[in-house]
Amino acid sequence: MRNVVHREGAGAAGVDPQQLWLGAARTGRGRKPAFSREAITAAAVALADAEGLDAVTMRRVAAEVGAGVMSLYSYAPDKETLLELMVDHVSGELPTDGPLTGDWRADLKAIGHLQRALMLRHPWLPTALTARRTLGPHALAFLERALAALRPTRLDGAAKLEVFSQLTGFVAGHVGYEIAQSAAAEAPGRAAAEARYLAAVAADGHHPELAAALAAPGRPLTPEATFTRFLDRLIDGLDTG
Amino acid sequence: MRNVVHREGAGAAGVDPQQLWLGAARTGRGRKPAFSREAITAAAVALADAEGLDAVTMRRVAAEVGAGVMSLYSYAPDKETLLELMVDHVSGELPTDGPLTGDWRADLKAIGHLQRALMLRHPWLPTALTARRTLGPHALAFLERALAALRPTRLDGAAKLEVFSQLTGFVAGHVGYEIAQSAAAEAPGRAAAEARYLAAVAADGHHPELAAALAAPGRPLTPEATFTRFLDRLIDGLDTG
DNA sequence: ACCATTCTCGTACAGTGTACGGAAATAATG
DNA sequence: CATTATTTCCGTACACTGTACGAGAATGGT
Repeated sequence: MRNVVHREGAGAAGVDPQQLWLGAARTGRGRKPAFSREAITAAAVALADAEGLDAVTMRRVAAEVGAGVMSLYSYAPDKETLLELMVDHVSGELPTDGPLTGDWRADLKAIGHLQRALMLRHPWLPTALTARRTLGPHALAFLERALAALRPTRLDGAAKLEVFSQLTGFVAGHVGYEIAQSAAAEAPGRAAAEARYLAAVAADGHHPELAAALAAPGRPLTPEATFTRFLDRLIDGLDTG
Repeated sequence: MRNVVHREGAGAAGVDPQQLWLGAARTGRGRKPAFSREAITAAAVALADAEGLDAVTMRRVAAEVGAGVMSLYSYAPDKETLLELMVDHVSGELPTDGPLTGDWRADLKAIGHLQRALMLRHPWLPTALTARRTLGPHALAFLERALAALRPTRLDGAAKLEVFSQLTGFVAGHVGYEIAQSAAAEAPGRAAAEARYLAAVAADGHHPELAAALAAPGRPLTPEATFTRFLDRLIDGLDTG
């Protein structure tokens, strides 16, 4: 047999998470691995941090690690799985052991800010999270912490899990938007073109509200402040069940 | 010159939205187009609806409309642009002319539900929206309506635009999650494997909160109800400035 | 010494987006 | 009407992707 880690299931897409995360340890038999899942994942993360998710190709990662391309497949059954490994790898940067205040709303907000900071450090993360995702050990440790923060509420289990999932989704969405905005700001020609386009549309007479909105700009808000405001709204609005 | 619609700007990625959406009309000169942007876009949308976004390749779309592959490039400068055309195409399904109640929160909630319904009808939409996006005419018409709904508030222009953007992002995030959930439910082996994995993790003693959450399931909530709850929280929490 | 096992990786293949450039069609111009 | 400019059509080709296959190398158990 060719790859202990991932004999596939009954035709379904994706990899059995149990095999992936709790896979059997080496038997000792056979050739020794020349690389490690850790090292490969770290290289892929470094690549994504430096050049974006599109730069993460099997060939690039292999070159970075000094392996042959196909050797990667001994450590991850396919590229999608490698992405999941990357996600869990950076999830390890999230602190899971500080004290909780006991004010679950405050704790949850802190958790949201931690997630945002992580995503800003790894801008490819919101995109990678969109894909199918099984929780790896680091993500599970962080989930454990979020559940602990939610302990004071009387939400049932399913509701707690859902709150965490929604929170993560919200943060990913917001940060993804933030990143797109700042990327646009760094390409001045592009941003100017977009502004010109909107101005042209507003001037056509069929979009009075847009024209009014563009005419009354207001002071520019920092993304941080906007994030905090929306996060607070979301969490303050949660029912305690 | 080869393609009037999209002479590119100063090296920046993407296409000038003004050229794309307000491009000059035909001069009359030259060979007559055998297809249309509409038809091509509609074919791409049908393909995505039926077989998912991955099925939308230039070759497949071309075959579907009966064109040669490279002919598509006379109607859209690249594939990313075709995706934007698709997004705006389905955005045309959003109603923009019903009466507003005057209760801006209610109106905004209705807008959110419309967006959700659209995304459920075109499950690839949340994914496609994640990418860079310039507002096409249909999206602009809908934005116009959202701004009208926000008229009773005293938010400044930038804040209104931001609320719309955040609302769209939130809905996309939620529906994307909804779709992933239901897709997992339809692959029973996969879902069972995931449940087994979580159970195994909960049983390891290091995740007491997770174990507790899984033990106290609560009745399953419909996605619709969950969406409504989160949407209400978000909108009820908005400051009127 | 043999063998089962495990890992390494060169080669190959199907599939992708799209650059290039010739052929065909059309309208304006002489 | 002939010419020419313009626009569209599309076959071919290329670089690049993920990954299936399978031969060879390394290891530990017997």
